[in-house]
Amino acid sequence: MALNSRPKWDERFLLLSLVSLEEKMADENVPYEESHLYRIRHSASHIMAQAVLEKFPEGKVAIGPAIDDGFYYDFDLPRPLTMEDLESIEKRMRAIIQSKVEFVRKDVSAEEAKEIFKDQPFKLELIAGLEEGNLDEDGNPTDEKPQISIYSQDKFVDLCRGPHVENSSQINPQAVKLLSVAGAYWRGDEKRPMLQRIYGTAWNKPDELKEYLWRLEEAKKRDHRKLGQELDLFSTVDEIGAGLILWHPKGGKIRKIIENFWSEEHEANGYEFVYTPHIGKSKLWETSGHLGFYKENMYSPVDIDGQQYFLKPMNCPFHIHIYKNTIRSYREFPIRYAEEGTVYRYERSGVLHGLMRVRGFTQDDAHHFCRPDQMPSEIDFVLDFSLHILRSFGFSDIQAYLSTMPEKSVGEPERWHAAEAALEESLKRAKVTYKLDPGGGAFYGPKIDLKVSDAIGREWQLTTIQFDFNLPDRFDLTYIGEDGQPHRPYMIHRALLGSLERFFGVLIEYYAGAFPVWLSPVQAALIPIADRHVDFAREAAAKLRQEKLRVMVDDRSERMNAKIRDAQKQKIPYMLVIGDKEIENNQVALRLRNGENLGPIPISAFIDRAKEDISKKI
RNA sequence: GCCGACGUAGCUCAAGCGGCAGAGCAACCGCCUUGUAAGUGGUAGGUUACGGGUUCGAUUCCCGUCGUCGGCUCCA
Repeated sequence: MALNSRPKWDERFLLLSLVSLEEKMADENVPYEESHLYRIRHSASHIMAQAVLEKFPEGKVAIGPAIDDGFYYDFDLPRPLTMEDLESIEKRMRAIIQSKVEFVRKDVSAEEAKEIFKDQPFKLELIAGLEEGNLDEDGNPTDEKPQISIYSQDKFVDLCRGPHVENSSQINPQAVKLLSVAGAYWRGDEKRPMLQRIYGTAWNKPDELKEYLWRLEEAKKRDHRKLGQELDLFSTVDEIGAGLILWHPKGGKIRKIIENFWSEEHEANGYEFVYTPHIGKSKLWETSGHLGFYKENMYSPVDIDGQQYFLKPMNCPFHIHIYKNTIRSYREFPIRYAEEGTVYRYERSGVLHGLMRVRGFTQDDAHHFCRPDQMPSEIDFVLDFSLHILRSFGFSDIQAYLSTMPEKSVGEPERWHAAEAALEESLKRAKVTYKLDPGGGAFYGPKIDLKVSDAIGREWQLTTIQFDFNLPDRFDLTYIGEDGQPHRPYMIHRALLGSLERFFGVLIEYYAGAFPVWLSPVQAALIPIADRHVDFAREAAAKLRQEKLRVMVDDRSERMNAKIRDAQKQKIPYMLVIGDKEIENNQVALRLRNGENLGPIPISAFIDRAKEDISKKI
């Protein structure tokens, strides 16, 4: 991008404008699945399959749906595809589109379908599922017994429910592009064959494709891994190990601010802070059930005096032992223990991802203990509190999920359903939109998850609020009730920010590194124009530091333009330019990182402005 | 873990079909003393991720390991 075409908008709004782009593209008042764009993409995937089969006649086709921003199709091919293959496939697709092929639907019987697809084992498997009436043509569970239909265009025929465009002339060949090849398991099952998936995208018009590709480029710029390097926030290093994060001073500063805010808010809301060790004996993890249910995610034990100790993958057993340390009365409830607990979990090498998915991370964990009758209000409280904290960081677009009883679970179904209802009630009361995730709960209880999206629209779970029917039993937790008898308390696990690592990653992407002032590691760069202005800049910096502002003086023997450029690249919120005029009037010339030049103002006026921005968390 | 791609200076990237490894930025030493996004000259910087193998010779070819990236599966 040319230097003087630099966008002037505040980058933090970029994400929002990108989201609205997607809405703009959608047909008015029509669900995506019924939109014209969806047909274009789905049809493009069939055309791609045709082009691939022409190139590899012995290839086997699996499924090829339209997805959010495009489409994909899975194939079993004799050799791995290269980027050159993609180019030639794309070229062939354009030719097919331009030959104006018709898409023809035909309902067929299972027998006819089996004959048509006799050389396509994946299709035969799908047909068998359709025949059984429990799976649709994408292999997803369904209630009704669907009509088997096929779509054909040119020489290609596919098992498909549709809908498609009527004719490929409705697809603009210049608005279609293949993006990447990746491995994907047949039916998403890692025990089944690995297929090759080609991802592509298609739009109504070439301009929309161009805009989408631009958007992908922009998304790359706000990738937290790239910004982590550029802004000197964190790193990982081969010598230490994969998925283990080094927080650099600037990232550490931000973490510290987050932690301080977190502590104040928790203290003000009835939480008590606890600290617990990083390892515990194998017996502890047997009692908790982790060695039974979670062993794959735990690291090998260390031997201490002939006893096995495990690194903790969770903090709960430790908090529970604090609870158990004395006899509890119903009068004490609710008890809320909070800890920034660092846990270690084995994650398979292929899933590691920057700060978002790591092997050692710090959860902002808490465990609530209460009487059964307090449960609804306790859920209300923790949900409200969570939303309050997330919104304090500027996250407005929060998606909630309610996960219910999985197949493998402990506890009576009645308790599950009561707990699920309590969670749902809280969601309704808090007026958050939520989706159901049936069967998505932990084995020990239902949960609410709160997620926010990263730069390229991937959702990341931050908050999780989980009921636990398991641990109070396993550890035999009790309290003495009004009746003088022991009772079993209810227990909630919750991680609010989730993990500090992931939260930081999401925060970086959300703001594209241009953090709100209160979070910025350096809030102001003082920029003396010439060396003779450095002393004044240092004095001004001292004043600002006394006001608890984080500032740096750029006293390099560089031109002002270079200093501004560097401060700008570091996304420092305020640049204070100091020259002869400013010194004469005891002022600083304020420039904002959005490029706005506000001119000279008294230092005291800058302090007021900065403090106001900080208190407003903008 | 699986499929594919990749690993060259602090960063971003060249080159090398097996024969002395190169640029910009950053760093360091100077000069310039600057008015809202890169002033200028010089210096230094590398066991080409690591370990083996083939070879007169490997950074290049082969094997393995580690790591990174895009997905899949799995999760904060």
